[in-house]
This record gives sequence, structure tokens and C-alpha cells, in this order.
Amino acid sequence: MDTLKPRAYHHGNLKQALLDASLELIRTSGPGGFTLREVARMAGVSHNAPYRHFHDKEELLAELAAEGFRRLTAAMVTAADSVTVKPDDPATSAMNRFRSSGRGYVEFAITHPQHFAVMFEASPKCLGYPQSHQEGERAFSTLVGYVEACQGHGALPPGDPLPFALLAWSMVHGVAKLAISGRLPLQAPEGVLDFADAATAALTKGIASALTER
Amino acid sequence: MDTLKPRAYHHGNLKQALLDASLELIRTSGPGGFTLREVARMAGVSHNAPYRHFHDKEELLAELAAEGFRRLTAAMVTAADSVTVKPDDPATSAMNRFRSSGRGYVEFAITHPQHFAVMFEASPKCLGYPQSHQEGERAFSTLVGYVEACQGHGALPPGDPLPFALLAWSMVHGVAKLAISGRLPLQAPEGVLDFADAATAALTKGIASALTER
DNA sequence: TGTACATCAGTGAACGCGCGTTCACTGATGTAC
DNA sequence: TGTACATCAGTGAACGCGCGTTCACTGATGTAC
Repeated sequence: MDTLKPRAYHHGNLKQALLDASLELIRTSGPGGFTLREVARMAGVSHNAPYRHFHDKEELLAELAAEGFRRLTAAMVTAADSVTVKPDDPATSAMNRFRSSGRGYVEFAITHPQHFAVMFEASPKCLGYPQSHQEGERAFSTLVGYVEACQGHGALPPGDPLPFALLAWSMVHGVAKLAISGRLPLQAPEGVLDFADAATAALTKGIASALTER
Repeated sequence: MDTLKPRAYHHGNLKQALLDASLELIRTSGPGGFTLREVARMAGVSHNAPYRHFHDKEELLAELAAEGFRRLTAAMVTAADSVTVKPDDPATSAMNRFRSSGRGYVEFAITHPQHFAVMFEASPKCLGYPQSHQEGERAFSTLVGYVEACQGHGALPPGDPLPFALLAWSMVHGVAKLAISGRLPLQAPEGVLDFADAATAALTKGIASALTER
């Protein structure tokens, strides 16, 4: 049995094991409770084995954040792709995909609050690490893409998609943050996801209203 | 000259001085960098003088959070009251007050990010302290009040005001959080406040749309 | 196929540090008489 | 007005602790010949 073998001297996949253990630690102790030594302990290695894989504590957190943004993007895309497209109504389809990506954002946040915390609460130094910054940009571009699709089909007003994307991001980010901190009197996850749907629906109606107003 | 007198043995107002110093410390070092000893140092007292005024570190943070919610409520009320009321259009007036309170929320957050951080990021234990929890509830009730005023004048659909208030809170909270973390490509504070106005305008249009839809 | 050796990935001791909290204390203040 | 004394609000030493990081090291691995 593999599991009874004394752990090989060379771990084989220590880097990912450390990242996984970090997430687990942050889940139980919060981002402030994260320490390199405890992570090493959880992974069953000596307290400075991590230095073989990360230059220092900050770099581990930055890689964790980058991984988080990658998964966030995937969650948004998956949610958007789950929408049943109506070939005869591309405008509604595009809008539903846009809204659903917001639901995916919130779903990722409330099912992986520890990852979300690293991405948005960890020390601002993380912004300086290219890998995490870049993955963050990629996540945002994905959102902008859904906005542009809506605009292309006349579901949202034409022009710069950036303000619309920022509004949508703020909306779902607020829902996610409040839900994670337990301040929404809703049952997670169903209640929160329904609420997220209501939020994106209300906001998109609001920003689309310029289309019908005059 | 008072300032040259050797500091009196009895400080006189050490409690508030410690709270002020804590804010300053959190502003420069983040909530994670907050330590009781450093706060005492900044206030010019020995490292355990704070124990005369707070049972422990958590209690100081909880009092800080309570003070923050008190100021947040005041900021929302002030912003709402700054709206010029049109006596012949109570519905629009109520709606403008509602929206303006959201602007006040964001303004407080971006001008006092350190306070905002304590209120929403500090260890969840703070939720257990009655004073901070209660002040948080009071802030939310204020928001609910503005929603009810809108409903009373037919500016928002009738019914339970809670969902509307939660949507509005999520919206401005998201704007505030993203702005504070420097992720909105906008110039603070003017750009952010304009954006906050756009956000509340879009959201309220969206939730009011049920009024005209059928 | 066997072996010498470079390289890799871990270990364990030690460093200096600052933390939260407790303890016994002391100087300042205010009040009863 | 003066004084004894309780109380309040600080001080300074000490505790045990865990942290991040560095150092010299050693066991495991893989490759050239």
C-alpha cells in the first residue's frame, strides 16, 4: 500500500502540496493566520523545505493568488457556457451569458472563500507580482468580453465597455464579500446564488435602460 | 507652553488616543500589522498601559469597529441630507436621498479605508462583540429607512424593503472594496464618487423597473 | 551494466525578533473627616 | 485648610511563544562515460 510506505525523501510534488496546504490553513485560520512554518508542518516537511520552491512567504501567497484568478476565470467561463443559447435571440443569449458569468463569480467566491481572501485581501505587495497581476487582468478581460458580446447584439448600449464591466464587477464583488463575511441574511449557497442572479438582473436592466429611455 | 510640559503621568484621554493611534497604525501597516505594543508606542505609553482600557487586543478592535459603523452611519445621513429636496416631487427626492446615502457610504470607505478595513476585514470575532454588532445593525437600518421612504412615495416597488437594501448595500460595498484596493482605474476621490453615483443610479433604475414593466 | 559525480530536495540547529499577557510595583489623584 | 488613605492609571521586568530566514549539512536522484 502506497499510503503506508514511509514518505519518500523526495516528495515529488511538494510545491503543489504546499499551495494546497496553504489554502487549507487560510480556510481555518484566515489570511492573517497564515505562516510558512505551519504550512510546512501541514505538508509534513521541515519548516524550511518551502524555500526550495518559493523565494519567500510573499511569493507563495502571490502564486496562490495567481492560481485563484485562474480558477475564477474558469468558473466564470463555465457558468456562462452553461447558458442555453437561443439561436433566434442572440441578444438575450448574450445577456444571459453575461449575467451567468456574474453568478459564476459569486459561486467561486463563496465556495472558495479562502482563495478569494488571498486574491483580494492579502498584502498589496501581491499586486507587484507579475503572475498574479496578469491572471487578474485576464479574469477582468473575460468579463469585458461578455459585455462586448452584449453590446454587439444590441443588448447593452454601444461605446466603451469598461464602465459597464466595472459596474458589474463591483456588483458581484460586493455580493461575494458580504456573503463571505456572513452579513447577508441568506442561506448559502442557494440563497446567495439566487440573490446574485437578482443583483445582476437588476444592474443589467439599469445599465440597459439607456437603450429604451429615449 | 503646554506642549513642552513633560507629559502628565495620567494621560487624561488615553483610551481615545489609543483608538486614534490604532487607526493610524492600521492605515500604514494594514489590519494584519496591527499590534498592541506598537499602538502603545505610538501613544507614548508603556506597552501594557492599554490593558487599563481594553480587556485585550480583540476588544480594542471591536471598539474601533463600533466607532467606524457609527461614523459610517453619520456619513450616509449627512450625504442624504445634502440632497436638495423638491417639495413638488417627493418621489424623486426620496430616491435622490437613497442614492446619495450610497455615495456617502463609498466616500466614507475611501476616505477612511483603515476604519473600513477594521469593520469588514478584522477577525470575525468582532461580530461577537455587542457594541460593534449593534452599530453595524444601526447603519443597515439607516439604509433600509431610505428604501422605505422611496417605497412610500412610489419610487420603488412596495413590499419587503430588505432585498432592495441588500442589493444597494452590495453595490456600494463592492465599489468601495474595489476602489480601496486600487483596482478601479479611476481617479480618487472624484472619479470614484462619480462612479458610485453611476452605480447607484443604474441599480435603482434596475430595481425600479418592475414599476413600469407591466 | 557499473560507477563516479554533479545536482537536486530535503533536514535540523540556530539567529534575532516582536508579540500578547501577567505580575508586582509606584506615582498621581481625589475624597472623607 | 490639612491630612490619611483608597483608588486609579500608569511602569518595567519577565514569561513563553512562534515567527521568517539563514546556515551548513545529507540523503536521494540522474546522467556521462
